[in-house]
Formats: sequence, structure tokens, C-alpha cells
Amino acid sequence: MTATRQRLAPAERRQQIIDAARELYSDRPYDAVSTSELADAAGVARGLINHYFGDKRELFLAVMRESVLMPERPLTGLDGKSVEERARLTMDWILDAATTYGQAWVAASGAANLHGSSDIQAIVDEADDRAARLVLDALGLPDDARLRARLRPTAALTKSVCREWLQRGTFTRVEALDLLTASILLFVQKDLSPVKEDRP
Amino acid sequence: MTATRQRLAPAERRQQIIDAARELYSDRPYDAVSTSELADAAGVARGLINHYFGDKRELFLAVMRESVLMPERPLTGLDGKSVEERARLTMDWILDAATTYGQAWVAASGAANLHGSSDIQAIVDEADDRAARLVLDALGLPDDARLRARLRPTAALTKSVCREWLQRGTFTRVEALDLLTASILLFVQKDLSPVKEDRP
DNA sequence: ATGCTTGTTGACAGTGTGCCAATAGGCCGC
DNA sequence: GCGGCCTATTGGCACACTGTCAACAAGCAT
Repeated sequence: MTATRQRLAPAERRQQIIDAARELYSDRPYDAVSTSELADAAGVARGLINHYFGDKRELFLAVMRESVLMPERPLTGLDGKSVEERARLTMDWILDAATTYGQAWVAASGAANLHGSSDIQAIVDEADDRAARLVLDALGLPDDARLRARLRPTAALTKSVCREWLQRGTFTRVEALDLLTASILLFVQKDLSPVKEDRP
Repeated sequence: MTATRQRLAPAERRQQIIDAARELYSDRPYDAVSTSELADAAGVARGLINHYFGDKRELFLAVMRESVLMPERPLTGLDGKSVEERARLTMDWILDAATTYGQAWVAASGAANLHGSSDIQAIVDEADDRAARLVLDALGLPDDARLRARLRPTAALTKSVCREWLQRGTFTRVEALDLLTASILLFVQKDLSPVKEDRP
């Protein structure tokens, strides 16, 4: 009945396993999912997981890496606008992306590795950095290392606000948009006048 | 040589196990630490962990619960000040707390349960809610549910900024303080004029 | 001292994980 | 269309880990 044994291109099989794993991990914590389950869900022998990912944890990290990334920016068209307008449009697009794609992305704001395991932290950091780059580009600002650093924390803020809005309903969409837009501007703006000290 | 068997008050033994566990978890991920190690580190038989926490995971969550909480607010003295001044002083105190206490607290901004396991998420949420309450109190604002919700996301922002500042050095302390103060004010301020729509 | 309460232990059974040699799918040249 | 090779895939082995439970003893009360 079931096709006996199917030989796939490595990249394809790898992806298939990741997809099945994401499904399982989407409603059960890491250690509550056994490799046997993962293998079954992917329709594959247990050993193959180790063959492709070496480790159970490594498969998990692969799933994370995919889930955390924001969709590529199809954000175009608006060139003559001011920075304020661009910021608002960008955040508007991000909010849209959050509703459709970002189930997992939004969830990535919580806490994870309070503990050493900086694996996960590194993955999220990388994703936040990309997001910062995306926003900078959309604002028409240079891809400066300092500016990126300045913008990175707003990724955490954005995710947290989206969670309040989507999962708890304590924000309206407009409120979220207003606050995030203002925040983004605040964080890039401060940097543009770095020589502003109050104390003598 | 080693004291044969020592009988402790439940609360005391429990705490001892948690402390030992935190140490281990501080530089190794959850699944890389075995219960045997946890037991050894605490100088205790393996079975006792299950006796006190039932589950390996439950011990882990207990460690999280402790690590995520901010120190109680010894923030007093400034009553006649304006909201702006209060905000700045509050954030200043939080930055101090982050340097001394908050090793783990700061790290709690990463990613957690991309996966279902909302256990951890719930713990962090609770901690953020407390932090929001603390800030509201310091600002002299009412402990409104709406205001708390509005302030909660700034906890994620604060942690992220602290991480940039402390671990990467991409922020100066003053910059962090300025930005966070402004952000806090932004998030509570918007709410004070909730009837502010641009569109007809 | 002696008994009782209960914190603490050690072993047992079941399950999950990583590893590796054996198997077979499918593309190649012939 | 047929045989052969490359390698994706499998299944089982050995080991480690986890949760449970009945037996044990530390310290208090009488």
C-alpha cells in the first residue's frame, strides 16, 4: 500500500523533515516530542534524522531558524515620501505580515534560554538584525552598524506589541501602528544628533 | 567523610536544589543537563528531584520563575516630581538593577517557545506584568489594566536595550536611559488621549 | 530510650537517543 | 533493456536517561 521506500534529493527530504517537525513543535515543547514521533510524522526512519541533522537538538534549531525569519520585503513604490511617512508604511506592512505569516515570529518574543544555551538566542538575534536592516532600507537610511544596533531592540518591542494586539486584544491595530511608528522614529532619531548631552 | 544523610526542611532542600540547578542551567541548555547531574550538584539522590518537583521540566520552570523576577522596588523618596522626572529616575534604577541582579533577567528577552510550550511564555509574561505594575506605581499612575497592557511591551524593549548595552556595548548608558525614558513616556502618554483619530 | 513521622535513598522497568553496518532506490554507461 | 555503482535509507544494537516505588533512617516527641 504505502510506497515501500522512496529516495529523495537530500535538500527535499531535509525540508520535509523540518516541515513535519515544525508541525509537532507548534503545540508541544521540545522535550515532549520524541525523535520517533518526528520520524513518523515525516514518514521516515528514525535514523535518518540523525543522518541529516546529527542531533535532535540540531533539527529543532533548524526549525527555529526558519520560523523566526520575516518574509522578504515586497515593500516598494514609495520613494518621495518623508521618513515619517515611510516609517508608518513600513510598520503597517510589518503588522500585516504578523497577522498572516508571523504566528511563530510573534511568539519569538518570550523567553528561552535564560540559561547558557545561546544557540536559540543567536538565531533570534540574527533574525532581529535582518529585520533592522529591512527597516533601515525602507526608511532610506544607510545600513550603518550603529543604526542597526539602535534599531535591533525595536524588533523585540514590535513582537511584544503584536502579541498584545493579536493574542490578547489589548491593543487596537491603529494603536499598535501609532506606537510602533513613533518608537521606530524615536530610536533612529536620537542617533542623528549624538552630541546632545544635558550635563556640563 | 561526607555527612551520611542529612534531613532538611522541605522548603530549604527545595531551594538548595533550585540553586544548584540554576548554576548548571546557566551555561548549558535544558536538555543537555541530566537529572543525575542536577542531583549530584545538589548533593542529593536523583529520586528526590522527582519527589519535590515531580518532573524534570517542573524543576526547570521553578528555576525560570526565580530568575525572571526583578528585585523588589526600593525606589522611594521622590513625590513632588513630574511624570517625566519620575520616568527617568525609574528607568535609571532599572538600569542599575540590570547591571547587578539582572544577568538572567536581561537574557530573558531572546526567544523561547517558538513552540507550543507556553509554560515559559507564561512565566515571562507574569514577570513583565509585575514590572509594568512597578513602573506604573513609580510614575504615580493608577494600576489600570489598560495601562498595564500598554506598558508590558516596554519590558521586552528594556531587556533588549540592556542586552545591547551590557553584552554588546553598542549603547552607552546615557543613550539607553534617554531612549527608554522617552519610550515609556510615549507608551503611557498615548493612552491619555485615546480619542485621537486622524481619519474622519 | 523507643516509636513514629516523613525526608531520603537505591534499584527497577520502560523509553528515548545516537551509532553503524546492511539494504535497496534510481541514475549511469553499455 | 540490463547490470553496476553511488548513496539515500533502513533497522537493530548498546547505552543513557527518566519516573516510580517500596524500603530506609534522621530527628522529634513522649
